[in-house]
Amino acid sequence: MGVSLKDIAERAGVSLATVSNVVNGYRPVGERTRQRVQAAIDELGYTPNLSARHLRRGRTGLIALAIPELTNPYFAELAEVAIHEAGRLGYTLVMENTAADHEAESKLLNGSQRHVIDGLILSPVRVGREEVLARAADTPLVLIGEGVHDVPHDHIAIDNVAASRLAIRHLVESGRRRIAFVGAGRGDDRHSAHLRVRGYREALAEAGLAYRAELVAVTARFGRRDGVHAMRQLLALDEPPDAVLGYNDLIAIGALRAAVDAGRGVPEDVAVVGIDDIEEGRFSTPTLTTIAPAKEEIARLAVRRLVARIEGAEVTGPLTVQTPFRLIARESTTGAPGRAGT
Amino acid sequence: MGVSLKDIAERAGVSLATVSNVVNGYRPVGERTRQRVQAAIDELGYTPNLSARHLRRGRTGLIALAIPELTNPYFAELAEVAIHEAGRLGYTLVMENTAADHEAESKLLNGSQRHVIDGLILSPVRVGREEVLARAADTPLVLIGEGVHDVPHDHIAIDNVAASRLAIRHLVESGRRRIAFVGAGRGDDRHSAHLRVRGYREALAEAGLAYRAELVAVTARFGRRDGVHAMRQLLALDEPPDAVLGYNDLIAIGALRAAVDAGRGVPEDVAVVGIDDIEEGRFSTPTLTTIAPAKEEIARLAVRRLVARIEGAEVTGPLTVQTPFRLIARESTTGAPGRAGT
DNA sequence: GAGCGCCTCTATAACGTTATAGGTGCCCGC
DNA sequence: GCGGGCACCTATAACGTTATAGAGGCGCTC
Repeated sequence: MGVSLKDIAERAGVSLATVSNVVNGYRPVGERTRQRVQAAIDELGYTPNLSARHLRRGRTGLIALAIPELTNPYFAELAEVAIHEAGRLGYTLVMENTAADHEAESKLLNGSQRHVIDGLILSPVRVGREEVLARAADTPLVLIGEGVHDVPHDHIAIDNVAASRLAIRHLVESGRRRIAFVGAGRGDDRHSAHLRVRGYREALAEAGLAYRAELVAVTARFGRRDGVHAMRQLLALDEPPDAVLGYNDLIAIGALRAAVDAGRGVPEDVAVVGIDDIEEGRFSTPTLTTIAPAKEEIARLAVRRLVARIEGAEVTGPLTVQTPFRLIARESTTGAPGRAGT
Repeated sequence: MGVSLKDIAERAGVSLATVSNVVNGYRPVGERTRQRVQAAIDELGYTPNLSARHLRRGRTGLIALAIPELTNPYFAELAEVAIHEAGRLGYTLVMENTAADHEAESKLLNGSQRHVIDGLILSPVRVGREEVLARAADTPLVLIGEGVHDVPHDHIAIDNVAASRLAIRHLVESGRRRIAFVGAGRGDDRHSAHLRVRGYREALAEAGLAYRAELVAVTARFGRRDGVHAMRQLLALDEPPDAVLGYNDLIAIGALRAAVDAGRGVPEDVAVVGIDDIEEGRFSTPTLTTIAPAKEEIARLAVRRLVARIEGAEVTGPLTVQTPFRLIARESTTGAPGRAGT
C-alpha cells in the first residue's frame, strides 16, 4: 500500500540497507548517495512503517499514561503536558482511564497489554505496594502521585504531608480555629488522602488546636459532588467548621458551593482551601485558595524518566523525586476581592 | 523476550498456523487440539505481539482523537467516552492535541503519521473545507463539531444554529432585551462560532429585537479568560447587555465571573447562558444555564463510524449526523436557587 | 607494488504474525 | 477396495524494517 524502503531503494538504485541507514543514520553514508536517496524519499513521500520498525526493534514507541479520570482537570492538565513531552521524545502517548478501578489498575500493572506499550506511567489509586512489587510485566513503570511507596520504581510526587500542613498553617494564620478536612479516604493508609490528613493533623498539633474526628469527612470519591455532600453535613454540626481544607480543588469547589447554598459567606463564615491549582479555581466565585503543585514538572519528569528507562539510559539520582509546590492565596481565604484569572 | 506463537506451537506440539487459528479463529480447529493449544497459551502466558500482527495485517489498531485542547472539560468528557468505546471495539485511542494550531491540524489531516494510525477523529478549528478535500492520507476520517461541511467524510455534530437559537429564545422568554454574544470567531465563516452567531441573529430577528454589532464580542480563543475580558468590555458599554450567550460554557463562566467582579448580579442584572454542559457549570455560583449536547452519543458515534470505515463495513445512513441537544435552565438565568450538582 | 585498513555499500537473516497453498488421514459411496 | 471429498492440520511466503557479516574499491605504508 504505502511507499516502502524497497521502493526508495529501487528508485535511488541502492540497497535496502543503505536507505535504512540514510533514514536512521545508524551507519555513515556517502554524501552523494545520501542525496540521491533523500531525493527519492522526498519524491515518493516515504514514511517509515512503524509496525515493522517496532517489530524489528522490539519496541512500539507507545507509552501509556494511566490516570483515574480524565475529567478531573488536574489530570487533564497533567496529560496535556505529558502528551507534548512524549511527542518531543519521539513517543506516542496513549491515555488509559482506570476510573479508580482496582481491576483496571491491576491489569495495566501486570501488562495484559504486554507487547503494546514500552512503558507505563501510573497514578495508582486502588492498587497497593504488594501488587506493585509482585508486578509481572517487564516494562518500565513510573508512579506519579501518592499511593505506593518503597517500591523499586521511579516515583514523582509532591510531599503531601507538607502540602497539607502548609494549607492548614495558612488557615491558622488567618485566625481559623475549627478547621475541617473534606475528602479523607476509606481506611487505606497508602492513599494520598491519608497523607493529607496526616499533614492536617500535624499542623493542628503545631498550632495547639485539638483534632476532632467529626471534622474529618470521608468521601467515596473525589469530585465536586462529594465535596458538596460532605460539606452539607459539616455545616449541619452543632459547631460547624470555620475553615475547610479539601483533598483537592474539586472537593473544595463542591464545599464552596455547599456553603453558598447554606447561606454561609466564604470566607467570612467559612474559609476554603483546595489542592491542585486547577484553572477552574482561578475563576470561581469566590476564587479558590489552593496549593499549587508543579504540574508541568511532574508530567515532564515522569515522561523523561520513563523514556530514559526504556532506552536503557543510566538514570542517576534517587528513584523518588519530590516536586515543589506553593500556596496561592485567593478570595476563598483572604476575602480580598482579587481579579479573576490570577 | 516475550512468549511467541512459536513457543506455544512447540509446547503444544502443533504448527504455528494452528496456534494462530486458535488465537484468531480464522479457520476451525479440532476440539482436542484447541484445548491443548489453549492450555499451552495459559501456561506460558502468551499475548500476541501487536507490532507483528499489525505489520502483517496492514493495520495498527490505533485510532487518534485530535482535539484543540484537553483541558477544555468538554473535550475531556468527550475523550473519556471515546477512549472507552475504542477499547470496547479492540482499538487503542491516542490523543492528539492540536492546540487549535493550523499546522498541527493540517499535519494530522495529511497523515504525517501515515503508518501509525488506522483512522482519525478530528475536531477541526483552523483547517478549512478545501484542506479536508485535498487531504492526502488514505485513512478514514471522521469530523466532530463544526468547522467543515460538505466534505465526503462522516461528520457528527449538533445543529449549532438551532442550539444557539434555543438559548436566545430562553433569554427572550425571560424578558431579556439587550442580549450579547461572547466568543464570536475571527472572520472565518466555517467555524462553529460563526454558526452560533447566526443562530443568535436569527433568534433576535424572530423576537423582533434589533441586532447590534457592539453586543457581539470577538475573542481570540475560547477559554474562561477570554470570557472575562470580553465581558468587561461589554459591561463598560453605555448600555450594557442584560443577558449574554457564551460561545461555550468556559466563556460563559468567564463572563459570569466578570459580572461578579463588576458588581452586577447574575441573573438580576445580567443573565448568562453557555453551551456544552460541562460539570463545572453545575457547581458554579450561580450554576450555569446551558445547552447540553449529547456528548456521549457524539463520542460513541464518532468512534463507531470510524471503526466501521476502517474495517470496510458498509455504513448506511447519511454522512452527517446531527445529534440532539437540550436546554438546561439553572440559576444563571432563572435566579431560582437550585441545588448544586443538578 | 603488494599488503593492509578504512570507508561505503550490499546481501541477507531475523523480528512474530497471518494467509495461501498444500498435504494428510478418514469416511463415504459405488 | 478404491477414488473423491471433507475436516483438520502443516509448511511457507510474505509484511517492512534493522542489524550483522562481509564484499569491493581506494589510498596509505613499507
